[in-house]
Amino acid sequence: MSERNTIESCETCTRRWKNFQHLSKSELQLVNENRYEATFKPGEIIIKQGSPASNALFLATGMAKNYIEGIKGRNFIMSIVLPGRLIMGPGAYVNSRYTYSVAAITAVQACFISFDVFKHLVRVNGAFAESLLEDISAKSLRSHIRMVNLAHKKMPGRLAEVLLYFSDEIFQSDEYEMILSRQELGEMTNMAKESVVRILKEMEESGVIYSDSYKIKILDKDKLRLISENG
Amino acid sequence: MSERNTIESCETCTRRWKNFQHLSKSELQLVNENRYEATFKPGEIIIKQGSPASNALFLATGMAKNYIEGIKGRNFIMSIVLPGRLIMGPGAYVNSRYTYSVAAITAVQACFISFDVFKHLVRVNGAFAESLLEDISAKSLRSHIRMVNLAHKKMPGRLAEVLLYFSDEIFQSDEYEMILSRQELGEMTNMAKESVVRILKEMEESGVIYSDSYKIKILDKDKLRLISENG
DNA sequence: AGATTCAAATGATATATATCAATTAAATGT
DNA sequence: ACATTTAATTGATATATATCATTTGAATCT
Repeated sequence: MSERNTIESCETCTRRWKNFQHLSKSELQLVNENRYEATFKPGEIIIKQGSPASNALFLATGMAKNYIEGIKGRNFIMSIVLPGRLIMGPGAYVNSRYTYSVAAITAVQACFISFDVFKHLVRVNGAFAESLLEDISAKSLRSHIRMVNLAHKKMPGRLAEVLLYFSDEIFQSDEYEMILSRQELGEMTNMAKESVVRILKEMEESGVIYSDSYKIKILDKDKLRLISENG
Repeated sequence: MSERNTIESCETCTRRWKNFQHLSKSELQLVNENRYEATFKPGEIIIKQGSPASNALFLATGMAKNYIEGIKGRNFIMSIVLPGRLIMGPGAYVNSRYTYSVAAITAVQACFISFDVFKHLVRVNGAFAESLLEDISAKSLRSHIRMVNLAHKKMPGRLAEVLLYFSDEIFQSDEYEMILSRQELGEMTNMAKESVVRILKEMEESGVIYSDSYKIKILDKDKLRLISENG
């Protein structure tokens, strides 16, 4: 975890959070002045659930997984974190504890920005407050959808949903590198890793996807959508 | 669904949302002027998932269930709505659609307040914006917890969790009226109604609770907590 | 290159839980 | 008060899914 800042400033950053557009020059400067940078190797924990929450997180480069440490050492992966996306758990406005963990999947360059700055900006800049509410609302909506998927779908539907998530929201491609292990895919879909293997195999045998340990190729997206929607 | 206003005004309402404390007299007046009242009988739908979302909802009296209409006609009950709690789905800031339904459990007197007023207040009143973020964050935290419970706990743990939710958050009592049917308890815990019956019976036989169709009495709360925590 | 570790894959089995069918009990209408 | 509908309960069975044990394969270390 290096300390050297390699990003010039928020003003010139091309991967900054899009909602910073609502800030004035001096407000953006304030953000930049309260910004801390660090790099992480694959597997390293960037945010640890339960620890005191004081900073929002942005990735400048790389990918991370956002997961809840649940019961009996089991994890539940909520989402994949990409550059430019805000990571600020509900803890910021509730109990000042991180309510989930974030771990690097690839090499990650991260920016931390103090909650205090965020909270200040919410109070003085209405457009910024609104844009933060929009961001949080979108995440909340996603989490509602995930909850129902989890509750109402059987394994093939849940796995299909996650394969589509990678295709549509993470890689914007029907062919992508599977950055999660079978174990982790299970932690995202609430199934045992062996079941992940078996259902991927079934999908491959029925011609819906190609898959090996490192790659997924969606061959019949309509059918995959059907599997996801029908549960 | 009557049109007559039976609540004088937000200024004098004793059951109003606590975050209205951050509003000035004139802002509160604005809220009151954009307030619409209606009453509902048990079972009636107050908010319908998918319909255009234009109002936040508050109950003045009564109880309601907040549920997502999921796959193949199955519902997932997210929470019980009480007077004084804000109901404003993520749709308000995302796609202007209600993302869940709300139905009256008992007779309900409801107030609707236009989203536009809320959004206006967020922009002009920083303290109000912050308090809204606090409210939404608390709900988001709860939904994270529910997600993990759902994913990691077996049936007894899930059911115990809901019995504790009623005791701790809805009735503040270890003895309460069971306002949900067995079917609905199943929709809240993601289990079949028959399984609800069976596990309630097991809990009764092991002396953890007393239960009949209308009443729950928690006899051994520590044990119930243990069941909930151990999944 | 061989040894070691770790993930993926496969098969056999156990378990949790849903579904189906039937019965009882309670609520509601006439 | 009786008939009708609806919910709760119970038991038997089917199914989805996890767990366990083992093998295969790939990556990493020395």
